[in-house]
Amino acid sequence: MGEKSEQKRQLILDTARQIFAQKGFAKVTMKDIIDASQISRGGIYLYFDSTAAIFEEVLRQEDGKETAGAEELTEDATAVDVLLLFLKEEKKKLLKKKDNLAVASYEYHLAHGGAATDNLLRRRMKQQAQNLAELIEVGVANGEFYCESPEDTANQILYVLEGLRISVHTMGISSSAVDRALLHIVQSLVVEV
Amino acid sequence: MGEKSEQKRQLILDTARQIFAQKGFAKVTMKDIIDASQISRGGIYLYFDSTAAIFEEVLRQEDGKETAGAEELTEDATAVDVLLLFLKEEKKKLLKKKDNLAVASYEYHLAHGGAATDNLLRRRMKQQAQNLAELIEVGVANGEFYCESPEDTANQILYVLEGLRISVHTMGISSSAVDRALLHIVQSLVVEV
Amino acid sequence: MGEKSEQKRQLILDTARQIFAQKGFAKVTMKDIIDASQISRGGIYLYFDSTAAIFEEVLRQEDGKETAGAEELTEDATAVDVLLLFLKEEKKKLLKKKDNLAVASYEYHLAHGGAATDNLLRRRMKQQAQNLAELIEVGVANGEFYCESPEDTANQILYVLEGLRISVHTMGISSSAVDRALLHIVQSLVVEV
Amino acid sequence: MGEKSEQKRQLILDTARQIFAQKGFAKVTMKDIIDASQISRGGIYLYFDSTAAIFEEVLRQEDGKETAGAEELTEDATAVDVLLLFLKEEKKKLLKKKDNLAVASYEYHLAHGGAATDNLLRRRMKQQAQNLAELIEVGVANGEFYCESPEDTANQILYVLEGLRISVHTMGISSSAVDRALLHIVQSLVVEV
DNA sequence: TATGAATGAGTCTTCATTCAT
DNA sequence: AATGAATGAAGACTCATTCAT
Repeated sequence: MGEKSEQKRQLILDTARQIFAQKGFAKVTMKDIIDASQISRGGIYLYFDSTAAIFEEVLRQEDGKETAGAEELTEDATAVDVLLLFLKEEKKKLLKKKDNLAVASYEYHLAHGGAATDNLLRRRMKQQAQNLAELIEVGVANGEFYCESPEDTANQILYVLEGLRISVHTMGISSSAVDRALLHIVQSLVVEV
Repeated sequence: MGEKSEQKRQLILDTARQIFAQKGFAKVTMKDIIDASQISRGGIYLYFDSTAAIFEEVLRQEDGKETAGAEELTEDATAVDVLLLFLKEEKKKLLKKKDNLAVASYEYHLAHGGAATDNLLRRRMKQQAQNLAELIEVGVANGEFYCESPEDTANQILYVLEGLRISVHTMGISSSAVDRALLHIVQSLVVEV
Repeated sequence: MGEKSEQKRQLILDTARQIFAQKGFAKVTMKDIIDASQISRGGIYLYFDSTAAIFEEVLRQEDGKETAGAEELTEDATAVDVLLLFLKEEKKKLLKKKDNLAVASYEYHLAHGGAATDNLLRRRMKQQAQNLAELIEVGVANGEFYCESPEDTANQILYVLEGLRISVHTMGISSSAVDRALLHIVQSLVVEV
Repeated sequence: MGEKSEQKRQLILDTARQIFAQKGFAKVTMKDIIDASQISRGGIYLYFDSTAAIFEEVLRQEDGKETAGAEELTEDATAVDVLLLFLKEEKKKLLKKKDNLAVASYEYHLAHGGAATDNLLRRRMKQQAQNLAELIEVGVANGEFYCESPEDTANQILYVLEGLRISVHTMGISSSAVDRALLHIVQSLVVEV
């Protein structure tokens, strides 16, 4: 019982995820999700109260997925290696057209006020900043990086990434522009040989 | 007549501007603008076809205003002075709550696809990047700044600003976080004395 | 403009009145009124926000009508004549099946809390009590009636009428039962010859 | 099983009774009763077809309770004593806010047409009228009351009570207004000393 | 008997847009 | 050029009722 129910709930979420990736958040209606899921008009309200509630759950699951992954490096990877991998991954996420919730996420958070206490975006950014700062510290200790304030630098990198992401979707900046920006990040950090 | 007509058009734009600044773009309806302007339900269509058309014009006028201003420095201002003033201004724009079209602009551009050829946002960013790059070159020549690639650095600064702007509205980052980020920009650029 | 608009408004009210008389208040939907009036789904909201708003206006107009009328007696009518006419009129209203808003009125006032300050029902009952008390005083002065407290008696008569009215609609009491009750009122008041 | 089943049925009725007392009849949904009882969405239909069916049963049980009670007088109570007690009880029922099915009962009977053959309300009123008439006859025989037609007077008293009851809920008449009306009843009946 | 997920009809309400004046 | 009444499509949501288990 609970199991079947859970399956349906997940079906709705998966379907909705696709729709949000296609249409963003604002334009998506309950009807869109109803028509795409195999559920009735009234049935969806057994699971979710609104598109916002659905999207929040989609984001939560997304967040769970993200935290996982990223174990593609060998033990003896250098800090530079890790940084490059991180940026490569970020670039991929930045530029991918399909299956990208970025626009929906922006629309949702813009519409629902960024100051919410349970803001996943902010929590995640803090986590990333910490990880990145640690990486930079390691790199500095190794002599790979030159950096006076790892924490500030980590944040700056994340702001650049965030700036690139929103720019991709609002200004249509090109893939090569992203490349140059990411390259510049690396260059300002890595000790020239 | 043409003049009266023009006045009415401008009245609509000014009124709409306020509304967009308050409510963003997505939530604003024709009715909102009609009720606030002194125009009839049918009459507004003589001037504009949609909220999007109105907002585009608002943005266009906004762009005109921006290009002006910024002459508050004396002739003998140093590059550092100019940079600091620029960042101070940007910070002010970043954080102001009232009369801020940022959210509306994001919502509009996210909804209407960032890839439009006549994208004002992108055009303006390019212009800013050029100005900033020139400033940095001057600073480098003066020995005020240390920078290997003024162009890339200029872009990076703008991406950080863009990242900060969207973060303010989606993550509710604090004023002090903005300060730190801006300070870090200056520090990475200015030659330590 | 205002005139045509006013006509439409009145058309809605007249149509709605019929429907309320047929179906009571609770079961009537906006759709019922829309379908019966010549107005569109959205159009009705230009005039009224809800069935309650419409019904309130219907009642208000009804109240206006009631205050009028009742000039069917000659100058030299006795107090008994007036009382008998009053009771005859009330009986007619009590028992009529068509064009009777009593059920709707009960449903509305039961659902919307009887304690509203602008309660038309209460205001009207007070007015009636006053008129009736005056009539009884006249009758007493004439030697037609015997009554120690005209005011209390007037109220009692009105409560009996109210009791009869609700009983007609909730217990289906018969016309002859109403007759007996009204007759008893007269008998307890009129001095036996 | 039959017993367990009966318990569940009664549980539904008791729960529903509370809800009807709170919300009246019209606004109560099956869902309300289901949520408050410990029964499943489908399960309730094994016992009752509709809120109306439930309410009818609630009323039937209520009727049973009422018939009981009222033995609080000693053997040698006078007719006046009995009348006063009766009116006191009725007043209490009239004015109590909690646990009062009056509004629900009105809503139900108004919506379901008062003419039903099995109308409990009418049956009960007849019973009360008979009892009251007998009491008055006793009082007249005792010389306590003056009354020419005990039956009509009994009915009139009941109509006044009914008029007061509906007025409490539709006009919000005050406790003191009820007092005056009841006092007037007694005064018109009791032989002045 | 009992469950509770699922259904879909029905209602309310808003909005961009049209059109007679 | 201008008005504002009117339209009807579209979306949100609720609820009684059914049905597979």
